[in-house]
Amino acid sequence: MAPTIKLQKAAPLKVSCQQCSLSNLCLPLAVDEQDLDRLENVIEQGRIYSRGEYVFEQNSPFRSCIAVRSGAIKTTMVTENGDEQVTGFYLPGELVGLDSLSSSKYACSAKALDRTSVCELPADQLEELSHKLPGLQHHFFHLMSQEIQNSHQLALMLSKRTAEERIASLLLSLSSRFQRRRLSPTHFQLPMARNDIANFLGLAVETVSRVFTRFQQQRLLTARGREVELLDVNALRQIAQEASDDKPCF
Amino acid sequence: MAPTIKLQKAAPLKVSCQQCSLSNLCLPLAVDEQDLDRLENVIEQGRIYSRGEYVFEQNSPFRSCIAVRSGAIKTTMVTENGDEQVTGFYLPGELVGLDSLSSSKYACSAKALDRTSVCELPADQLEELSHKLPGLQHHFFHLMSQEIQNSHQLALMLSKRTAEERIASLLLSLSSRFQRRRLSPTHFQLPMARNDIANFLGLAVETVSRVFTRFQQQRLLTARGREVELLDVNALRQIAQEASDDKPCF
DNA sequence: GTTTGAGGTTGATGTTCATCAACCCAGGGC
DNA sequence: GCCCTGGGTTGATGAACATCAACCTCAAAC
Repeated sequence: MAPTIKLQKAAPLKVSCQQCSLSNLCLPLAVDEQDLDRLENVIEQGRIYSRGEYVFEQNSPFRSCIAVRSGAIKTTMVTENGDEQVTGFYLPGELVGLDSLSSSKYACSAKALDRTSVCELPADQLEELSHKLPGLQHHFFHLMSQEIQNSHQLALMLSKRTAEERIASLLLSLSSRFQRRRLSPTHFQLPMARNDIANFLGLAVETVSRVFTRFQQQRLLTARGREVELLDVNALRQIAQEASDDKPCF
Repeated sequence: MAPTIKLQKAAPLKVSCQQCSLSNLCLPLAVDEQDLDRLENVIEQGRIYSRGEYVFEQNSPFRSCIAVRSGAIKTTMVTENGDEQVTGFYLPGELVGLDSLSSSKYACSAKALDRTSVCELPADQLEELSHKLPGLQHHFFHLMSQEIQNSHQLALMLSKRTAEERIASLLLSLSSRFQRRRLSPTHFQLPMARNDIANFLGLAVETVSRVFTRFQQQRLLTARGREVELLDVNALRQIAQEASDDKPCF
């Protein structure tokens, strides 16, 4: 209502991928300097979403893939009989919606976990552009393949790991992803609620809560609400059963 | 040893995708008639593998994607600490190895569940060819996106479904995949052992066995070893929580 | 024929985690 | 100030499934 807010919603400024601070994480990574303008011509700056807002909803027409600029997004699938599964968390520079390329509808919903801004890559131009820019085609194959691997890793966790192992893994994954974004790997805000963690990892909220307190008693971390500080990363790695030089899986 | 066997192992005949009975399930599906020869030039007929043989092994150099011609393949991932997760079962016409496009090594192992013949699509030519044939690029995006969805569905099952629901889902998935291959949807041979089912679905072998006997007591199916006959598909659908017009998920 | 071993089934017991319930805490609206 | 609500924590109980162990079956090997 207040007219001052209008600024952001009105004509979105044209994005410059070149100047974007995420250019080394996001799509520009895969595009030659001289071709960057072709990418920019296709990318549309999306809205800003406030916490809890849907970026897109499952089964609505698939319009575009979404790159997170700031904030964070969770994706969820619902089954006919109504229960919901969180399928992923996405941080700035990461691409949401690759699982929907195979159909005309979104295969999942995407919800802003925070005040979140995004860029859009329209579906119809995605294939065309990656035809023109082989580097981009390569990158998309790479990303999708990675996404398959991540999802297999998640499946492995869900079927073989204990609650503690799952949570340790998630924390380490976030940690290293923050690090790649030049943020502290040991002291950060969880973008998601306990509920989302529980759902994602196939646990009950109560279990998540209990594991967090257990980890605190063991001095592995401190947590107040969403603020987390990892105190003993190596111990967490051991629990997560990762070799210390290992790349985290999701 | 017997010289008569040599026939198959010796010079593999050049494949003709046009004449292949799987052309409406496999890659040719996505390629225009006049371009089929370009696909055929790239496809290599692979060996024939006997039950239990590896088609490729995790962490070995990624050489090619594999299309199943006959038989069946399971894929598995192992973690450093040694436990193994079956990530998928592949029937004729299906493509194995899409999760490895993102690196130079295979992300999983592929093992023949039966006497199995395959076609190979060499990694280096995959991208080139899909650049030349936009229909193929589209198809690969489609396949990979589908694979992500499948894997998410699997994750959902592993985190939310009971043993009975999981097994019913798997049986229905196989059923409909056999049907698409013009085989009976109600009477078929399971390509995999109970062990593989258990691992794939995140259960103990004993649990799988018990569920099978329970299903038999309820007259939902009969099973003798790997031979299965589904007697009440609708009941199984209800258990699996699928709407009856629903596409199975993996 | 016998042996052997992998794959499969069945039963008894144990453990992890879900569920139910109560309670706390912080923030927003009034 | 007060209430209310959503998110989080803690404790007690129960259920689904894993685990352990024994046993069966059948086919291949000898």
